[in-house]
Amino acid sequence: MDGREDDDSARSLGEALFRDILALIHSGGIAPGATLGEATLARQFGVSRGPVREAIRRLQGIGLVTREPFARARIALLDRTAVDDLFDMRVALEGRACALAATRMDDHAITTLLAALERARRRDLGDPDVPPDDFDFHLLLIDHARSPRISAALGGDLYPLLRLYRRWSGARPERKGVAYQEHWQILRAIRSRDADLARSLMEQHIEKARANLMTALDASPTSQPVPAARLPAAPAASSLPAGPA
Amino acid sequence: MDGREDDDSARSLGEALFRDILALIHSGGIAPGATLGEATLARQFGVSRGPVREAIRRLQGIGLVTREPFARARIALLDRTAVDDLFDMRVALEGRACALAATRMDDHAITTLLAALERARRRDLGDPDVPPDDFDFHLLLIDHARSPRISAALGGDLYPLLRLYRRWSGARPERKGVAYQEHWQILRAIRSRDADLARSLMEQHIEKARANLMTALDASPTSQPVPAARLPAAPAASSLPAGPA
DNA sequence: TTTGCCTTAAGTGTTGACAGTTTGTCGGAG
DNA sequence: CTCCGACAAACTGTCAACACTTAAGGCAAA
Repeated sequence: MDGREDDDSARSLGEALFRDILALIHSGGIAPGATLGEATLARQFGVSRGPVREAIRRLQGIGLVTREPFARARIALLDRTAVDDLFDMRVALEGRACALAATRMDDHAITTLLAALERARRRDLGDPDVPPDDFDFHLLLIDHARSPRISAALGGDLYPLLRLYRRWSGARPERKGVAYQEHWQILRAIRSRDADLARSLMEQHIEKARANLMTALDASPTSQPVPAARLPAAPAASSLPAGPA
Repeated sequence: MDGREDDDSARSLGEALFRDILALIHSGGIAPGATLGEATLARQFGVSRGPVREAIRRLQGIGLVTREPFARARIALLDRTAVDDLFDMRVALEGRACALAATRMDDHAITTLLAALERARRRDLGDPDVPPDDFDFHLLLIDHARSPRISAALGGDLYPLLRLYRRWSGARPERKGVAYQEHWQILRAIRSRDADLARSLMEQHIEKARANLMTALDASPTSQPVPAARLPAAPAASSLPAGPA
């Protein structure tokens, strides 16, 4: 079968492959811990090894793929340590983004977001299962923080991983109502321009999601006590010539 | 001249080229805003275009390079907006790392770090100029946070950029004494296991560094009002299928 | 039977070449 | 003199092939 799907929103094959491979892993086409070779993927997608190489490099950059110099790439196992690490980063980034949004959003944007949140809540709670959920509070809020770097790290790297983890550990729709309430509280803090409170609420909100995912991961059969993903480009402190003050 | 320098710590040419090009920019061999073509660099370093391509892709991942689908890569200009964005990310990451360190460091590590800090202070203040400064408080502290992802983002991506900005805007050795004092306060908060205080202190510390760099950038002749680096892989909120709750 | 070395195969790192796109330039029309 | 369009050069994206590394399997010796 040819898993190649044309996505014209990506101008280069490498970009498209990144999404395709991500989708392939997401759909369970590749199991966690499986080894993915460049030549194999190249044949499977009907392209050369060049673009595949770029896509894998980017997967490696996300931390989804473990790779040593000449060894073949393995997609990372998701143990508790990796999830913890992922959420540490997420708390840091989204907490800050939330505080920034409290400072930088104008009243009109807040009102609009509030209305959209309420609309989505009614729709989702109307038919609780199978919600399309294309309204994403977090992504929208991050956009309003107007920090390209944080947006890129979150939306481009962390969230695809999170979707993967949630997929593997199973979703929990019963938390949806609580999540809406927490989102509303965060937005209210932003409306009152209380950046510290907004950040604190967001951090707590994400901590709940972490605990949620943790318990789901414990109950999941795919959780395995395997060494976590080794991230690239994390030089030891002593190996760097100088650092910022 | 052949700028190629063998760095056997990198197993692949792409990795070595990443550092070499970074060093080349750092040393002023390439001016900000200059266009760097793959073929040119390949000839200059005596390798093929493949590794150069990988290195540029990684430079682009850091946000040091702007690139559109078929256009040639430009090294990003450093205007106020870019610095602001960089420091927003840094505050988020290092603040969290500091809080984590306050939780995860054991007493022995704290004592050791404290002693090393004092030792470095005496040495640096002994001869104020031309300090080797291979003791880096921030890097060490981040290591102690034991979060691979945050360490990678900070040590692998943000710090090289920061060094660049500092280089271009000029260092300010007179702040060194103050910095030591702030470092000491942060460590004291960690020793008393006050994660919130430690994070707050670290955030303030970094904010000072941001202000410092800003004024230096304003006075610097290289600061230019040019569109900042467009970061890769920051999809708009509406273009993503679903996000985390 | 077990241990060590050697052979072999798979896979990554790297290279040079080809195709499509963009950008700068030159000539001509208005 | 300015503006527009076509041509050409340069560059990026992609591909197929070669060189080198690693790991696994077999074979021989203890």
